[in-house]
Amino acid sequence: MSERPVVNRLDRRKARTRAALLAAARQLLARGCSAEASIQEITDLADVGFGSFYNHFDTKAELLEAAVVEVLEEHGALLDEITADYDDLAQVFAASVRLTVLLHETHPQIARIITNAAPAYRNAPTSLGPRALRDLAKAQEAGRFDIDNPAIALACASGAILGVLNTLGDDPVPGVRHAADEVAVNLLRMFGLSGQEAREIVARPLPNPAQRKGER
Amino acid sequence: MSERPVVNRLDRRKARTRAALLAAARQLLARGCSAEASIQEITDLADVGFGSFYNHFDTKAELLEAAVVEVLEEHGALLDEITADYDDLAQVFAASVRLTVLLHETHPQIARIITNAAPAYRNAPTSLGPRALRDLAKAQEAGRFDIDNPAIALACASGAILGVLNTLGDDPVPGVRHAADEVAVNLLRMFGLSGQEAREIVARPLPNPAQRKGER
DNA sequence: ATTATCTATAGATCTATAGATAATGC
DNA sequence: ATTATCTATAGATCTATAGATAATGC
Repeated sequence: MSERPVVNRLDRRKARTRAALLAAARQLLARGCSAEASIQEITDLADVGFGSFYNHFDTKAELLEAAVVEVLEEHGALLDEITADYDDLAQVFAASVRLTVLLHETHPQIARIITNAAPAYRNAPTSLGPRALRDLAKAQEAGRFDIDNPAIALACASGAILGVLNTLGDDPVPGVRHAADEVAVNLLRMFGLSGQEAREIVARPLPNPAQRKGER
Repeated sequence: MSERPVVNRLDRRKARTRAALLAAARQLLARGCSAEASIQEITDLADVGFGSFYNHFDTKAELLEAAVVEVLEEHGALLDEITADYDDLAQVFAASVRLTVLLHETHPQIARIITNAAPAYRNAPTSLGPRALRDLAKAQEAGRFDIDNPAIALACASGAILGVLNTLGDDPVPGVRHAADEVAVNLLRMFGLSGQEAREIVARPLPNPAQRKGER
């Protein structure tokens, strides 16, 4: 089989339409009215002909799930990238927690999508969960965290983060930095670290999350 | 104004119809398909004439919210009742956490409603949140818990519980007792107790939650 | 006589598709 | 010639209401 040029102008046009639909889905997911919106409203928002929808997705649910998966994948990749250099597993975890809560300030749309939609798509095939589970299990094996069942630990940690993003609400609020640090300290203590050590780890500087890649 | 007999047979019939609608809404909420169901399907499930719906609720969303509020209120009242006699605030908290996770086993429908619907109705006027906030603030003031911001603490704790109920899934699983205890230990540690003390508190016996009142 | 429930239906969506149009490939 | 997009519409819902029926109050 000869290696054809896989991407031509037609493919790019198709990709643009698909991206426009996904961007519209993100807007609706962030607003929390994704379930009520009709396909007509979605294509209007995407500035795309109504029928084009069916060139890319069979149902509205399929589009919405794809958008959520995309968001979660992006965030997971970002966390992996940022924490790749840390060798303290507790610091990897603390940074991930802080960066995720900080989404409320740095990437409000993503934060709203995560709070509005992530629970409903908890069984969607995204690797954010497996990534976090892997990190927790590693910290457990290394004796860094006092964890009984990693799956329960993951559920507690992810739930706490979601809960805090929920509480922060849809509008900008002051003190998000502090809230993010507080959650991280709480979760480190939950996993057996002393308050003193937890605060020390959380006091370490973070890279600037505004430099997230692939942002438009 | 003379005190008329407020409840006659007509009122009771009306109440039965309303209760049937709310019970149907609970079923749909527990199944997680509440948003997709039509009013026709709801009234069929409730074994009630289609038009009767509008005698009680203006919109589907109104019915669903009423059902969720009812469930959360019931559970909050149960927790208050069971923990009324405890004088250790940490024990009050631990018992509340354990009983809520145990819903998965003792009251599966309520557990499913809480995991499926509670996030979406987080701004609904229910007093479960305020109750928990009150208890956390009390424990903070008494110096029993090491809490910075009670609102953040509540978000972490409630989120962790929801996360674990999510993880347990929709089917019966063994080891729910153990999971409930583990979450409680985790949250007590999160609020500054030592692992040893946390385990001791969680080892204390619970009343039988199967004796929940108002069960049909 | 009053009130709630039930049945039937008009009108308003909303989805999925067919066929026309426009853009690109070769 | 091929492929994707767009427009228009048929058919399938779904909601809200009007009017008939049944139950209860007095």
